[in-house]
Amino acid sequence: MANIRDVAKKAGVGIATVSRYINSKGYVSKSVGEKIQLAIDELNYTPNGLARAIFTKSSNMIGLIIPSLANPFYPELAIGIENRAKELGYRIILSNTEFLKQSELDIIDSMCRHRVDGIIVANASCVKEYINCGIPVVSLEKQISPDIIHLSSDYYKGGRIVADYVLEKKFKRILHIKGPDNIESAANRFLGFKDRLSKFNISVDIHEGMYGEDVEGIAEKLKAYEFVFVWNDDLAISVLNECYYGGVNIPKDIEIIGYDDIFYSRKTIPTLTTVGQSIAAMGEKAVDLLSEQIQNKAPIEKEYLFDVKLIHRNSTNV
Amino acid sequence: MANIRDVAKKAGVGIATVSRYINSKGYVSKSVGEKIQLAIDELNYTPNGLARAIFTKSSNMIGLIIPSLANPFYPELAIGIENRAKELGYRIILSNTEFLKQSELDIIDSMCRHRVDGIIVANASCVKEYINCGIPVVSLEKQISPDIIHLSSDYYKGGRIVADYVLEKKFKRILHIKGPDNIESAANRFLGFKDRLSKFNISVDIHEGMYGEDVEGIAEKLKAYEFVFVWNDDLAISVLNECYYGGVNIPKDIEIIGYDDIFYSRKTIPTLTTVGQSIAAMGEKAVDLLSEQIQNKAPIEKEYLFDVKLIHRNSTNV
DNA sequence: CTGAAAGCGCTAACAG
DNA sequence: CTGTTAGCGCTTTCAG
Repeated sequence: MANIRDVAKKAGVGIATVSRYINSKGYVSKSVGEKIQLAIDELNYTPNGLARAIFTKSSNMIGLIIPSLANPFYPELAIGIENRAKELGYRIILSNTEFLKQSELDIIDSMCRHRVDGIIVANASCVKEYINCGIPVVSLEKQISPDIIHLSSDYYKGGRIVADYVLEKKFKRILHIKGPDNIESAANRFLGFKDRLSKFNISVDIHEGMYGEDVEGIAEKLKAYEFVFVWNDDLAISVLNECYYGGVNIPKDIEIIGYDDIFYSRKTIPTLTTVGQSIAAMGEKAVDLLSEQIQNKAPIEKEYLFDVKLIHRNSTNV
Repeated sequence: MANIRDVAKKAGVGIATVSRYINSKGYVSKSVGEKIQLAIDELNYTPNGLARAIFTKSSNMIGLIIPSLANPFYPELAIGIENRAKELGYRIILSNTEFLKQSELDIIDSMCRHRVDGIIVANASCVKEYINCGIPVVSLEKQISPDIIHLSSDYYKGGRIVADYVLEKKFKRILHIKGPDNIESAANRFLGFKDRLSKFNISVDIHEGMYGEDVEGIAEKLKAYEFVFVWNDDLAISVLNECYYGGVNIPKDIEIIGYDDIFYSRKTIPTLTTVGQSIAAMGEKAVDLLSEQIQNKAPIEKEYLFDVKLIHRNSTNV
């Protein structure tokens, strides 16, 4: 692969001139410019961004760390992030941790080595590694430290508005299918839900340990309830399916509300009532904030809570 | 950020020794090693992978170009790719083209500049840019050139086995909801379907121009048919929903078959009969083949057709 | 306007 | 075993 020296030689000019020409920096006379372009074309030359990065100390790459690609929430987030990043001239390095801490550690290390300009992490489980890595970090869904910018949907409020709905409908037999304890965002949505209901002395049963695909038997259990709040849409969609085949009619027998407003929650049968905010918008904002940090225009505000609302669809009776 | 020279100075050793220590290459005495490690820790030193890459001519990054993240097929593909890449020590740079050729052009250019070791592209629309970029490429879903390794599911056969099912059930009023013409893989699945049915003088109506979300009105149209083959699962899932709310019962009024076997096709109501193969396995194989090329163990075989099968679920009556 | 030269952080001969 | 040295490909003063 040709380098800048080859181009310079072929064009019969100095290496610095080629550099100036490529980067449209400083003056290069028209005639010299043409000669250089010719040489570039003939040699099929592409500037080496790594060499450039090593000098400018800017790789134009953003690391994106997410726990999983299997829950569509994260691809949707990635859409917002990637699009905005592209607009700002950044490239995305994507890695998923599979919710494994060791994996996250490795990824952080690798990204630091690759000298990404900044990192966006969703549902982080590491802490000090982000604090000490020496590059700007924006955290989604979880507050890592007071110094690290953090955006998330208002989980607590999200839980609360579901509770409000429950109160309005005067449900008594209520179940919450709970997310993993170590996921802060999951815990918070439950907290908001429970706190609110407690105020009115309404108790909630909890179904634990069912986070992913395996929803077998849940239909049977649901027969005892009027309402179920599932910690995320991805799981709620599985529950919907299980109910259908388990002879539980939604929303007649039991109403169900999810959380996230992922794309498919609009396409389920029945369509899924859920707590949502614009996932993509959050991703975009994350990139903006990261970009500001990278340029040392560090925003003073470190906490960004995105408002949520209950999106009524057909898994509840309005 | 500290560099290797800082470490060497602090440890009171030579720069090469540090390099050897970091990369566990060549001999470094235990005592010297300890001193170096100490310096590394104190300085919070991370080796600069870019500088390393520029020398070794290997960035350990693989570019992944997909048309979209919105169709879950691609995230599922990315899962397989990312996991295998991680095992082999590669990092993924992900970009989606939004099906825009110009976007794809920009991405290729950017990835070349970043000196990725290789590119995996799904549903490519560029051709010569891949041929001329001078780095290994593996193409998914589309044959770019005879020289570029190409993996895809056997679309033609996929279409054929759907046709076989239609023949078996003796359907007469048949609709195909067709993908975009410029997507080869979409065209092929239809071709296999149509060719087979033609042999038995069975004709197929085609619904064109409905590729994405907007399925409004399709339920009404479907009332005239016994069977519909939808070009991919993502769209089929929308159709399912539209039928439900449009008063068309599946599979009683009309049977429906999709293509891809994405994750959610197992969770729809009814669950979706579809043509599938292991998406993740295809992604993994792509990485393996790319990796071999990167190491100049270029595989002789350039074409990899993945077998498909009809996965019977409840959107058809077995 | 243009080019020579120094240096970014790292690796790998090659002598000691 | 270890350090010196010469690059890798690029950018950027700084004289011409």
